[in-house]
Amino acid sequence: MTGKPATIKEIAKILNVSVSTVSRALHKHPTIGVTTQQKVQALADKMGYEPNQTAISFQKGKTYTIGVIIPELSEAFFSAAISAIEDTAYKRNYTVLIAQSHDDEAKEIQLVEKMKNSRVDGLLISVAKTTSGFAHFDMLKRFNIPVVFFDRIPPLKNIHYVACNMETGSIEAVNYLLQKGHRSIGMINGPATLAASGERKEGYIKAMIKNRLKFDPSLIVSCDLTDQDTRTALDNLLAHKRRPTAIVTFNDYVSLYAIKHARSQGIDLDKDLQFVSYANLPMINYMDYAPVASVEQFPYLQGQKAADILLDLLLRKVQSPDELQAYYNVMVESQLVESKKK
Amino acid sequence: MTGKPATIKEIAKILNVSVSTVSRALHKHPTIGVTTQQKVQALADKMGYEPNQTAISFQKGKTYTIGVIIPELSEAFFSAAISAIEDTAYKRNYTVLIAQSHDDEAKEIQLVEKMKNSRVDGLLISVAKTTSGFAHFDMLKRFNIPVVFFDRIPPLKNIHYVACNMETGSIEAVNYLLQKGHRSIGMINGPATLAASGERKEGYIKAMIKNRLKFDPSLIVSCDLTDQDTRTALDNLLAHKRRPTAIVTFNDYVSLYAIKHARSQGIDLDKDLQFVSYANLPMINYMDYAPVASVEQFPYLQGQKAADILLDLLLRKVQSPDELQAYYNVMVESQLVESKKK
DNA sequence: AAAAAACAGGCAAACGTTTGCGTGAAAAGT
DNA sequence: ACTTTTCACGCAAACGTTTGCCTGTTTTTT
Repeated sequence: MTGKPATIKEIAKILNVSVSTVSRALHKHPTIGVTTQQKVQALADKMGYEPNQTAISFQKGKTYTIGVIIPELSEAFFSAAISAIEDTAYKRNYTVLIAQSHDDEAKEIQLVEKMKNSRVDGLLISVAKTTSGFAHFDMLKRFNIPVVFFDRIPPLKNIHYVACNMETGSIEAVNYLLQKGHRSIGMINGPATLAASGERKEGYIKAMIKNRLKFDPSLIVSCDLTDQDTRTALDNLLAHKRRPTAIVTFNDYVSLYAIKHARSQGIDLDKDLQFVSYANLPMINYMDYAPVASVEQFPYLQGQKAADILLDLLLRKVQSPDELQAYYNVMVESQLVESKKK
Repeated sequence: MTGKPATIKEIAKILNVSVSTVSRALHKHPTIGVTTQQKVQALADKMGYEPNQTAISFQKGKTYTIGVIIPELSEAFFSAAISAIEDTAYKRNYTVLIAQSHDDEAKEIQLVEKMKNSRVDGLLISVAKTTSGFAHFDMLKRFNIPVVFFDRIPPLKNIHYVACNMETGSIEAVNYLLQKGHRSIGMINGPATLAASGERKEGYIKAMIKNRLKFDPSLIVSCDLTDQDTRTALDNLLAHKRRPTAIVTFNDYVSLYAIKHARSQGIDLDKDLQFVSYANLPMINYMDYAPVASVEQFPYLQGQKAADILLDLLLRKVQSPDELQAYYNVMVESQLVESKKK
């Protein structure tokens, strides 16, 4: 009952049967007689036998584990995604190995390598901001380890991914503001190096065109997402000849910085200037001066879908080691969510 | 270069040496001649050999993996802790297996069992709210799997843990308010069933006594942490004969609910009523009406210490399978943090 | 009643690596 | 020149489980 865990061998010896019989009995293999099956089961229970997962993993070449590599565990978006991943993996009897890249490409590469060596059955990755090479992903493909990318997708062909379609949300955001009567709408976007910036911009432009409004590029300014730079960006917009009465910002934090700055200039946030942003952090519902709406990206859903896809892939692989399979490309639609009235 | 990973065997065959030689060569074992060592290393590099972790784990009975079981991954506190755990594990070349109990005892028990079977070297646990039995932890002890509890500690003797001392923070909180001139200080505490509630209350009382003020039990009210119940609690305090001018609340959310309610009653949050709470969520720094200070519990630090202790334990075990060891009981001091000026 | 089929279980290899022990050959000691 | 030591490496077991194939016994078939 104590010390070392019971093994199939010990059970076999005590019962005077072979290990294979015990193994089969515990798996309810049909070729084992019902009486021996029961004897084995009884003794196994009594001895508190539990299969040694490492031995099984080794034997089968499968670990029933999926690896997850993300930039930063403590970010709300990712922790929600991981939570979903763990939940869905658990339901299908998989376990989850995590690691964070801290947005460092070198570390990401190391982690991929480590995950491969620890023989995870598949990998879920949200790539680091700095990642510019993709050889480590090719390597996974060579070793037949399925990968599903989520949220931050590398620019590669023939990959599985789930991402969030920013466009719908962006269009909704602009429509929302137009509908509220705003005619000059500014945008404080993120750095051009981020793909997300491009998408937001696209949405903005599309919405304008769709509504037959002229699109003024000078109403879009970029910032590096810092407090300082946000102020500058806002100042630029406020000095614009067609001073905007509403602004779409890259994310909630940028909105908050901008709002703080605007207020310090005596701008009336209820009347003169409204903000809409991305992320939909729970906290904006608690605030007095916050974006009036924010584009939700559904991290939980994204994590869930990504995990589902990966697990499907793992099942498929057992049945058919096909190479010419289709690729999952799932887009979850972002959605504008109005802040709760305070 | 493709398909199946290279193995030590293949290297051995190609080089016409034994597997043991290859193994030893790659480990730079001194009994291997320098020339063969180099030959082996060279071929291994060329073939892209990487040791099969599952085989090693199986062979050595060690996985170099630590398991982490927490109630909820998406909670800020826990995600910060996990982030720290992963960081420190990574530094020492361990990987991290996670699972969330969702505060469900039955699931927690299952998870512990699963972790044991997958042969994690050690376990880090923050126990579920509902957990009332502790047999699953005893089991780990029997199988010699070290466990370090953190944040939520079970009432057991002879365990390793790191927790946060709420008392210091509580005392600081009250002192802070007293120093600001408040003489009637209320408290909206959590449900009595939570150990944390008791600690907060203790701190409150101690601070009052230390300052030679009389302690009025009717100034402490409980709530179940919901918005609704918080309102009731606040109403009770406001109707008190010695109406408090400051209130300590169980956590930031309770403060925010209370503040919202107070404002709807026309109470001046700058003059008439001040709040201090626990948790120190980043968001309070962005808010206009927020607790003036909050007690920080350093989740990152807690996670880090817990992981450090566990890893130390794992190292020790290799050297000395001593039984009569000491138990790590680390308390990180909570600390009152003033909100940033807005 | 003999042949075929079904049943119940055993044997042994295999997964990749580590490691205690053994063994020739070369180097050192006398 | 002969024994002893050192060196460099090979042999084989072991870790726990799964699984293809074989074998002996019972049951069924005709």
